[in-house]
Amino acid sequence: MAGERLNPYGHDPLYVQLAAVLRQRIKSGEYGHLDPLPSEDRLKDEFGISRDTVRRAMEVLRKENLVFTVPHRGTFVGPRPDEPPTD
Amino acid sequence: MAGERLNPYGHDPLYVQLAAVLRQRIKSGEYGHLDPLPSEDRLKDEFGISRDTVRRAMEVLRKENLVFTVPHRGTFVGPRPDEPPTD
DNA sequence: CTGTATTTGTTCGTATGTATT
DNA sequence: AAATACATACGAACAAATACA
Repeated sequence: MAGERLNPYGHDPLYVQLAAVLRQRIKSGEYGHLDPLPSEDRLKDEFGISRDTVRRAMEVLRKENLVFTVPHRGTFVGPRPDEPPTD
Repeated sequence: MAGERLNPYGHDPLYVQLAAVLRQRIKSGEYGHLDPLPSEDRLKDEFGISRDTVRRAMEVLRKENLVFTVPHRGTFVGPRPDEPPTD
């Protein structure tokens, strides 16, 4: 399903709620390892919140090493892979 | 004329102002039916704004059916023409 | 067929201002 | 004051389709 909604009157801030939804989707396998998460714009539309709030949620997940972000590419499921040797 | 300027301190957001300028150019006939609008890059240079802002303005005009956009071709004056039959 | 240029599409990074709680 | 939230705006990078020489 894709119909979760956030509760603007809820106990937790929206970005915490969104992080929880995304965390659950990752744990459940709905978003698989190295899959890209929906873009910030898509999530903002899906949940009817601002991009700013989406970014805060992403930040939470990044700090948990559940996702990593590649600039201009997207945010992906999993810990950030090791860099290949430069040489 | 082609020298309109947007007012960064104005009451309306820049993308609303730009949409108004382009709307006027269409209504006046400066941009004729099925003419391509200047590209996003040209408009961004002409008005000294970001492409992001240009795209927001385009979105406004698209919603008004004043223009339609063909990916990788441009944005054209008028409502989107009917598709020819696929067959 | 092979590049090159043009143009829109997509995505994240960042900053500022305002309002609300 | 601090945290949360939204809107606006600019920047940067690259993808992909199209057109043309």
